[in-house]
Parts: sequence; C-alpha cells; structure tokens
Amino acid sequence: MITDHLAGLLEAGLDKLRSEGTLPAGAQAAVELTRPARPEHGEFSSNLPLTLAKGAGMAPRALAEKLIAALPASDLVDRAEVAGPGFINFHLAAGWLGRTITQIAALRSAYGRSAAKGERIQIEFVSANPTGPLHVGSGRNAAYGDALARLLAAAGYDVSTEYYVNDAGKQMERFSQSLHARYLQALGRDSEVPEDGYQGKYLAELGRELAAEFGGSLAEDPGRIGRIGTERMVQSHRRTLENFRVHFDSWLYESSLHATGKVQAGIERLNEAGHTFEKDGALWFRSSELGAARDQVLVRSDGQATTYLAADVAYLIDKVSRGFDRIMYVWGADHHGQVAGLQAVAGALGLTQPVEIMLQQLVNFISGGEAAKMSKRAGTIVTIDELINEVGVDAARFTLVSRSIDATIDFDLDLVKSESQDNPVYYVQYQHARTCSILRNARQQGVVQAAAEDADFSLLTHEAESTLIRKLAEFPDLVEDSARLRAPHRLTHYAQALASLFSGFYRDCRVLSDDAELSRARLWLVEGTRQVLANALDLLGVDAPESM
RNA sequence: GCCCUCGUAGCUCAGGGGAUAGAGCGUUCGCCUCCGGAGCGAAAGGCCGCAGGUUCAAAUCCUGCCGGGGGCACCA
Repeated sequence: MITDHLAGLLEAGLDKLRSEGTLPAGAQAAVELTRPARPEHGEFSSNLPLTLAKGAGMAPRALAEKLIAALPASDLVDRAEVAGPGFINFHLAAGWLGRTITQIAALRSAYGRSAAKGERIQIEFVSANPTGPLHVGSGRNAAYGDALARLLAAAGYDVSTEYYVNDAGKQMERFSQSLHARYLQALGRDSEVPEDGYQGKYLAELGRELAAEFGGSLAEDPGRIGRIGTERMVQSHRRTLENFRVHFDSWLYESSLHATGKVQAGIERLNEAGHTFEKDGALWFRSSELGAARDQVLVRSDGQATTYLAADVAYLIDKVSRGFDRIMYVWGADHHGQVAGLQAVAGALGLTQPVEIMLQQLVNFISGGEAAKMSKRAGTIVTIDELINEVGVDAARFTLVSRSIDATIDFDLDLVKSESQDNPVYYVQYQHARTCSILRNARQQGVVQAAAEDADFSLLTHEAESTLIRKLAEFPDLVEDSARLRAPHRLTHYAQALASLFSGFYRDCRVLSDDAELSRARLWLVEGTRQVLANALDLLGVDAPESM
C-alpha cells in the first residue's frame, strides 16, 4: 500500500541521517505517518514526534527539512515539503493512482483483506435467552457482532461465531410455567401465568400452537412443554437471525454443559486450584482475589443448583478446549457486573488465551417521545422481525452498526420508519447502483475495456479523481484499523464518504466521452469505486444492488 | 457509596495526542438541455459539560466536579 511505501521512504531518510551523524544514534523514534488526510493538507502527510526532535537536538521543523533532503528518490512521490511544525506533506506522483486502481482490479473482492494472521478467534454474540422474541437490543448485538466477525475475518483472522443458548436455570423455569399456563388456557382450562412469568402475547400463540398440535397430552408435563417451547423459540431466533443475514457457525446449549458433567468438572477444577471455599452452605468462588469486587456463588446453599457462573466456567473451559487463541464475547452493558467475574475465572484457570469482552451500550426504546422500558416479561418490545418488516434489513443493520458500541442508542421506531427513506444506506447503495449503471452503459455502447494495466491513469488529473482514488487507497488500512479497534461503525462512515466523493467525481468528470483513452481510465476508476463500495457494504452485511 | 459508559452544530452522531473540529438530518439561498436528482453547490449554525493537570501540541491522555444511561443477587 501507499502508506507502507511512504513509511519506507521515511525510514530510509532517517537511516541516512543516522549514518551521516546528523541524527544521534540514540534517537530511536520513527516518523509517524498520519492518515491520507484532508485535501487541503496535501496528498499524504506525516508528522515527527518531538521525542525524535529532542533526541536529534534540533527543532521538529528543522529536522523535517533535513529529513526531506535525505529522502531517497521515488517514482511515487513528486515532492515533499514541510507543512506545520513537524509535518511533512507528500505530493504523490501520477504513478500511484494507477497502482491503486490496478490493485483493486486485480484483487477484486479481496481488496482490503489481509493475509492470514494464523490466529483463531471465537466470537460469541446475541446469546439471548430463548424466552421470547429477539428485540432491537439483540438486533444491535447481532448487527455489531456479525459485522465485527466479518471484519476480523477480512483482517486475516480465522473467525468462528457462536450463539450460546441459556436454556437452564430459573428464567427457564418461569418460561416453562408461563407457557404451561398458556397451553392450559388454550385447552380451555383455568390457569394463570405466574406474576413473575412472561406475559407476552407470543407465549399465548405458542400455547395455542402446542394445544393444536399435541391436544391435551402435555397437560401434566410442564417440563416437556418447556423443552419443546425452548426449542421452538431457538428455531425462531435462528430464522430471524438468518433473515437478518446473521449466521452462526455453532449453537451451544447451556443444558448440554450440565448434561455432560462439564459444569461439575469445572467446579472441581476451581476446587483443586484452591479458588473456592464454603460459606453458609454454599460453594463460593474466591474471585475477589482475582480482581473482582467480590466473591461469587458457584453452588447454591441447597447444595444442588449451580449458578450461571458455574456454567460460565464450564463454557469457558469448553471454548478453550476447542483450540481458539482468543475468546471474544459481545455483551449488553447490563451485564457489566459479570465482566470482572469472568476475567477472574480466566485467571483462575490460568488461561494464556486473551478473553475479550465487548460491552455494548443499550438501546433505549422511545415511544411517543417518551422513554419506555423494553421488557420481555411485560411484553413491551420491538422485535427484530418488526424492524425488518418496517425498514428492511439493510437500513436496520446500517443504522444499528453505525454508532460506536460505547454510545447508547435512543431508538424510536416511528422516527426510524419516517426517516427510513433518508437513511444514509440508500445514498451509499444509490452511488453503487450508479457505478453499475455507468459500467452497463459502457458495455451497451460497445466500449471495450482493456486490462487495467494498459490504461493510462496519468490522465486522471482532476482534483475529484485524485481525492476519490486517495479514499480508495485508504480502504485496506481502514479495514485493519477497524478490526483492531473492534469498531465496524467506522466502515459506515467510510462508505458514506466514499459515496459522496464518487458523486463529486460523477459531477465533475464525464466518464463516457469521445476521448477513448480517458474514458477507459475513468471506467477503471468507476469499477474500482464499485468494488470498494461493495466490499465495504459486504463487511456490514448490507446489499450492494446493481439497480434500485 | 463503588464500577462502567456517554456529554462535540438546533437534532442524531463521527473524530485512538497534531494542521482551519467534521458528516447526515433540519434551516436559508441557488441548480433538473448532459453517463441514474434517492442528487449537487453555497450559507448560517461550536466556551468540544465545567475546572485543574501532563505535553512543544489536548475534543482526544490523567484527576476532580456536574449531568444522562447502565451495573453492583445463592436470576441469566
């Protein structure tokens, strides 16, 4: 990439200064290359950290001047100049334009993807309780987790996605009881959903479904009703998520950890390592010694029931046993209290694999201008299915992933509906469709597109062309940075900026013209833009339509 | 009380020490002989919550305070 090339030039310049004795051998710091930056600041820029200038015994500006004089010649750089205090601007030669475009033409959907890093990552997300439909909070988790998984894969990691089904514990008991009651009601019998049970309509529907299917045969078997109901919910989650274009490589049931004795084995492992103690008839994990604020219960004082933490221990051991080098979780901010506990578990197990927990701030649900609590049990939720019906998958995913996960989202379905026509995703898709349209027109007019290597990109001298190409050149670095920062929202901003630059190019530069050579060069630029827009949208799980 | 997170344009939000702080929406004024107007151009609009600190350089890092959200279970 161009940034690597420039960094190489800067390093070579520094080496020369060192060998000349201009720069003391002790001055270790390198020159930092900043982003391809704003047009008004030149094509590319770099800055010199003061540590270097101090070690060099001269002011940053003076050092920058000496460094420029020491830069080796390059066919990709016309000239370099000192801009601000310690800034060097590179004015790039025409040669690099072609290099970027031919690279995209050659790599196509692989443009922006890095070589394999040889690291296996498991990322677990959504993992909603199978007690009700998936709501928009889970939608955000799904949109983020899936985009991050795609991004990490593009950055060269071997990524595996997993959904953890919490089908054990008290919540599930409440679910079973609630569904049992609805089932009995559907059979015309007297029964009430428990006060702390799940009141939502979907359970009444499920109850009627079971009544129609099984008649009265399940009336005395709430346990079986619970298992059947859970599986129906899980299957409906799976359908919803597939509709949302979110695919999981594996689904792991908490109940399987109990059934195979893994929960018990995990507890014993903590026992043997000396991280547990008994108090008040319960078995505790001494997590306070491992960075958590307090100790936590593993086995409740009834001596039988294990807590969610005990299952988490078993689950983490299970994950590690499958050979992942890094374990990632995407949790809602309401699970913040568990982070220290899980990290303590990792510490107690002596894991060498990093355990990374991404906390996603919540989605606040606004209705009629007022904050409303989303509650599964009260049945007041906006589901992902509703969201898809109202605004479509593309707008929903783009919107949900476009904010940093550190920021809360105020979600007003009415507003989202009314604004869906103004959603930036359509602007990006529109510009993509426009590139396709131009390429179609070219084919219909019989324009023969020679190989990119044979096009004369030195003809692309317009400001709108060079800014556009500079943006295209940024993409591989953007993918790498966004993956490292776990920040797929950057892709949405990039896609909008790129679409906007293309629009400017379209306005200023006629692609199909009498000048055959120029047309050919510009067509490759259009093709490059099309490809990069498509690649960016793909990482977000958003369609790149050829027409709209 | 303790922990996490946010506070940037009228609104929703970008901005991981660097140059004149940006985008979308909204507002105002322009632009439909021309490859797709779901568009384009221009203007107005900012003590970057407040106060200290570190630094040649702070919206960005540190501390305190103020305000919003979340969390501190033998629920998951």
